Amino acid sequence: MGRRPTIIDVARLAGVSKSTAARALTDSPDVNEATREKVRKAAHTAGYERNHLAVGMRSGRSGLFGLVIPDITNPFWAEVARGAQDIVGENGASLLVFSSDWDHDREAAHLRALRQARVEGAIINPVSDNVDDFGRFGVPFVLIGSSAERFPDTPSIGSDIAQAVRLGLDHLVLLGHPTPALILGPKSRLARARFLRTVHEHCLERDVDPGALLVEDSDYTFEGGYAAMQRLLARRPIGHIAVFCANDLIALGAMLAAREAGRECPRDVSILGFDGVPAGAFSWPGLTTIEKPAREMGRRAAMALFDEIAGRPQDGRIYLPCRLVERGSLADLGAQTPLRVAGVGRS
Amino acid sequence: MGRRPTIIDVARLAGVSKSTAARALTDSPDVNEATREKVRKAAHTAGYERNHLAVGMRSGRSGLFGLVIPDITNPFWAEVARGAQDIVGENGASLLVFSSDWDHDREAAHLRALRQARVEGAIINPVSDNVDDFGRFGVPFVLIGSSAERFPDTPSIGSDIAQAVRLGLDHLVLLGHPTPALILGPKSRLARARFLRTVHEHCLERDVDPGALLVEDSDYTFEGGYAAMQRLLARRPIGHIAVFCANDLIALGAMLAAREAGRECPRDVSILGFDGVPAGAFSWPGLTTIEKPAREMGRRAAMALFDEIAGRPQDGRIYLPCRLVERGSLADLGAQTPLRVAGVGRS
DNA sequence: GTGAAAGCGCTAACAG
DNA sequence: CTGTTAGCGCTTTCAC
Repeated sequence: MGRRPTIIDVARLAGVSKSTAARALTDSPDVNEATREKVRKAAHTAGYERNHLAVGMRSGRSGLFGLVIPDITNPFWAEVARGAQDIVGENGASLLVFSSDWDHDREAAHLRALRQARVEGAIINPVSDNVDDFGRFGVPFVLIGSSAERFPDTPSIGSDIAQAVRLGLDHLVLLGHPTPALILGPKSRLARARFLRTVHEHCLERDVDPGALLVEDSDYTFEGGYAAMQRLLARRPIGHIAVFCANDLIALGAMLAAREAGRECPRDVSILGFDGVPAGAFSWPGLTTIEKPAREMGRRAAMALFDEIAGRPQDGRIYLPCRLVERGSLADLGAQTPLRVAGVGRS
Repeated sequence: MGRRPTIIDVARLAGVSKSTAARALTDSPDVNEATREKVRKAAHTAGYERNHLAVGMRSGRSGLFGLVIPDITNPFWAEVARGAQDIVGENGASLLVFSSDWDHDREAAHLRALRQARVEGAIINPVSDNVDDFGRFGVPFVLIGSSAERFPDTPSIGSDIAQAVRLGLDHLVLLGHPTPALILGPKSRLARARFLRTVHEHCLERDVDPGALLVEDSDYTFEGGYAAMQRLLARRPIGHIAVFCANDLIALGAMLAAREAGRECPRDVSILGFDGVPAGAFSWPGLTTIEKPAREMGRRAAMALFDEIAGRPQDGRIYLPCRLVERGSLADLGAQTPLRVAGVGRS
């Protein structure tokens, strides 16, 4: 259980100098194949493992990357983390993961920890302007998520909200819901404006008056969606009503509100979500939603980082397309056939 | 964007030697308060940040800890990760997170990465006997999760399945379900045996014949629970049936199967889950379940690690108690039938 | 193709 | 209280 073996131990065991041992172990071409094999064997029998701290110190490459997200417990961010983890791992490096809880101070502390760990690069969902500072330290980083749009000069990865909204709207129109109600996030959010603008454009293109749409505000929570749906149902007490929700939690809350009001989904109410959270697959009916490519976002963010480090310059923001996941929460008003209510069907 | 400032830059700027600068910055008591302030100021204006690689190299303390779990995308493990992250962060260190996907080779690779990063300690959900090797490298580690029970000689953290099963059974009995059916995991799993044994004990204590219980096997998935429940309903086509499921996914699948069979939950069917996954809160009805203390497990695992490093020896396995979360999936039969009719099974 | 030596940034003796 | 010195383990010139 004593001292871990160093390259000097290996060198001694192989009867070579430590520089030769190092060369052999780093697959340097300037070393005799027989010597290399000898060193390899010695390293193996000594149980040698390269000390990345020393390597990082000498070479400036720590083999460490950082990820700062709001909360690893949030399924969306967990997927992002997984994607980043996979790419970082494929490149022989390791990932430091931090949760900021949308807190400026925590974020600042985590960014400092990343710098002190001498990470080679970082993926950050920015909650404040801390990242401006971060850029000054010369650590390559890419931003991720919608909050990254506030930093147009920094390479970033996001989902294509405009494309997603159009996808949802097209699908709703197809099923006979040309003027869906909207339950949106708080007015303060950038994403809300983008969502609404795209809806307006889509309406205009179809010659429908955007002003005719029912809109409710919410706060991206289950409870918020529940309350907003109650208001919506009060405003439109009869007839089928279709609702396009700004996220899945809102949609799930809306679904419960409808049920408790005796309006059955999808018979009396159609609900379309946005996110692709796992819980949507287990609700009743299953939640039809637009899935953000969370894992792919994490992967692409990590790839962008490696590209940047390798000197391949990154262009600004990359928008990844979203995908429609059909489950059972939308009625097909155009069809004469009885409604299909699927509960199973996970992505 | 040039070279990051080192402690030598700080020392020069403050007009002291680098060791004095180091002492001042490490809050060593052996330094004049005025000097310390001077150095602090210099460090600040230089934009100095300690290089943890160098610190780790010199002191042997890398400030890095490792976590190897099956999948960060699994909500249970994400909670564990969060708990560990929080404690590690509170101690000024950072956490390297890896997902093994229950794969031996990936696990081995991750453990090697941890060793090479010279982590000060690791938390591992073991999938294979790789951890036996790991122990030999002198890196402190604690195991976590039910698979850790295979290594009784290593400190580990788990949830108290026996206590959880008793909690569930007590609650079911209280609500008038003295002989619930069981949907369990695969026969190969250790957890299954423990679950079943506890149920038997509980039955015996209440003078009910364990053999009278309906049992179905499943595989811990939604689809598996769905199929198992179909078989259960076929075996017991009439009357209220209560089911204690080995995990929440099974329970959610069972709920769907019941609904599709026209047996409404909780009117005709009572379903009790086990895990505490988020999706259970959004199902209809909400899933009553026994929640494993996932985050607390992560916290305690990290704490145990710090204890061990600090020389406070760890005792074997710690079992953390689970908690009943009441939502809407259990019927209270006590309303019409006398409660606590021990020994009276239905047949 | 191999060895000797320097040094990455820091902390921990050891002197003063 | 503060400065000097010696490495931690590794890679990388620079010689040979």
